[in-house]
Amino acid sequence: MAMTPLDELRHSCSHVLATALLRIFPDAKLDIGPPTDTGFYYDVDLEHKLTTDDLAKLEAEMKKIAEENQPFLRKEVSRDEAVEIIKSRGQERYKLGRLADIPEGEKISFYQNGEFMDLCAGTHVRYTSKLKAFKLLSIAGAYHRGDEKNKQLQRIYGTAFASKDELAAYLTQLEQAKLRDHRKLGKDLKLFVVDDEVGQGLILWTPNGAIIRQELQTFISEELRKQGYSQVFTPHIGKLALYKTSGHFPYYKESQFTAFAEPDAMAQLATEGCSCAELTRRLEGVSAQFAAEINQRAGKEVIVKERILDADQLLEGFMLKPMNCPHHIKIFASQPHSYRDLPVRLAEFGTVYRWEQSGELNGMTRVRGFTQDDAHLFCTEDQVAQEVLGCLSLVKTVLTTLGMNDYRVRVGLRDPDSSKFTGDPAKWDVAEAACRTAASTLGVPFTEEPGEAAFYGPKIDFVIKDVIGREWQLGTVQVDYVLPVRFNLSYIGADNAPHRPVMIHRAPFGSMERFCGVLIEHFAGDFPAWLAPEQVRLVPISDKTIDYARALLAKLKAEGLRASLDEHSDKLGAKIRRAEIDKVPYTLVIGQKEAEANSVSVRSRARGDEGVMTADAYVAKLKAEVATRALPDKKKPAPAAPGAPAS
RNA sequence: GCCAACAUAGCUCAGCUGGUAGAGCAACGCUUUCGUAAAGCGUGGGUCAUCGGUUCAAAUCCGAUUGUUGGCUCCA
Repeated sequence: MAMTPLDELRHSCSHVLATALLRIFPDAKLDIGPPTDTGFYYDVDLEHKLTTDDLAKLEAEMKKIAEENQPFLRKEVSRDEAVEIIKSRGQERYKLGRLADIPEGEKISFYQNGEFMDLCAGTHVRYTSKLKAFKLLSIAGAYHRGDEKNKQLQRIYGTAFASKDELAAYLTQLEQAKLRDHRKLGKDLKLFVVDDEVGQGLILWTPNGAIIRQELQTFISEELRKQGYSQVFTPHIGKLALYKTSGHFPYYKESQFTAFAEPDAMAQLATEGCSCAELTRRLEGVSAQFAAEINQRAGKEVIVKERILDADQLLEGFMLKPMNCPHHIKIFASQPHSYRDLPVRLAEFGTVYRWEQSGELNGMTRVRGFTQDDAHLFCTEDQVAQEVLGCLSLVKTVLTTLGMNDYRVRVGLRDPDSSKFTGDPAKWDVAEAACRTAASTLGVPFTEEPGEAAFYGPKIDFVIKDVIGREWQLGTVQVDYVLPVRFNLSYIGADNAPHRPVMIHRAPFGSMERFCGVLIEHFAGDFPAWLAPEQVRLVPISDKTIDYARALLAKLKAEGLRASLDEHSDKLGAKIRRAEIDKVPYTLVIGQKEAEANSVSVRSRARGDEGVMTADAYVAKLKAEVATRALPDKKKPAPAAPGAPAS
């Protein structure tokens, strides 16, 4: 695979970094140093714990090496010669393994610059002097070969560009990104908090954030009503039996909160001296009959013998729900359905809990409790393609309304080698074909990714890039042929015989938490009026007009607008500045002139001073902007041409 | 969970090699009544994340714990 010139430059930087590393730390054992989308890194095994001071030293040494103007020389060798070179340089710990990765018959090459020589397919720039704009950024831990069972190495991250200007621009961009980080803005704009005592990864939505979430939920609910969905509500916990049937427990045990038993049962077990291990075993156990059913259905031993217990050993318990689907399935199954009723579309903003690893938690985007804008559709096989398409168009509507156009669509297919995926392969093929077709009619480029499917069926994910370039999976649509079988769902067809429905799981936002996190960064806190926690700030020039301002505030509130009045005795400039910092979309300046004419002087955060209009005209204008969920329009309206008739 | 760094007022941060805390902004009060991004003066506010150790003395040194950040692993 040919490298781009930029990759070549960055890859060369990796080698120069390694050269510098060995000069300063001769005992360093090198692993691998590739270019990345944003720079390069090198993984190194080193007794010495690298510090930021070391980064500066390494960078200075790299500059020296660049100035030494060493040529990059390619050398092709036999496998035996390669082993000799690696051994002679004392780099056998990782490099011999890397050498073994090169398939037999492929060329083996080394690249040399100065005293340094590395096993490498290339390619490189010609001279180290070409490296003019690079910077080491951070040190991180990284497992050898990305496997947590292996030793953790020290990874040095850096970036490089063709010119110093581009490097500076990139570093500025990183700074800018920090300014719109949802964790910073969440604090500044008082949108949400996380409290140690409540727990890591558990979001407390403060009043301002709650307004945004409520508006988004209202928006979604309106769209769902248009599309024939029914709203339901279900509790936050469910019995283990439910998740044993669905297959969620205990296969995903490591990412679930621990199951808990009923208080009476716990007390009884405690008096019997039951150990925790025993309690767990009895909670996770299943009956022989149930195991046989599941194993037969799956066509393999899904339930291992150790989990099968006698009836008197089985202990029923509860768990925090990791998904809403089993609850919705039970609502569907609570009454008989005719084919005429289908599709049944059940929607809920359902809160679920997952035990994410502590190191994975991140602001609102990776949390332990979150609310999905979830829905489950139950339909006939003939309806699948159309319903999937309906779900996709809903996601697209949502993203378009919010001006989120930088996303990609990922069709997650099963990996034939993995036992994670259950169900009939023929049904999988049909479902995968339906997803592919639906994705292709969406008019958005999409990629197919084997192994990314849910265990019960293929899925279509919407992946959005945040400002730091990280990708977040938001909306998702998943086709499921498995759970209807597990829960023995049926509907009566036109032939008066029972048929198996197909389920579709979908969530246009994914989760309210993650979506809001990404949305905060998307708007950099400058929310459109319909989402802004505070839509209008009234700013009286002096307290002489405070009575008019108070009356106006009451009027705006009565009209359902979110307004506040700045009663500080600051000068106008300070009040304007405060409103700007609070990112309020509209500031109304109220002075003597306005009070006398029952008007307002409008200042838009997006467009600046917009002049004076009557209070009534402004209320009507803002209400229309909110009702249409308009995005902020940065452009000033074009002034009417002189002499042109007023429109 | 793993590697590393960090944790001082509501926020952003200062506090050198140990001698029991400071600024700006915010809040509150007074003065000012002002036309599109910062008026002036004053007041209150901190068990220096928590617990333990070293020391005559700890925000400062050491250890543990909790949390945060950057990565890694993971993400039904």
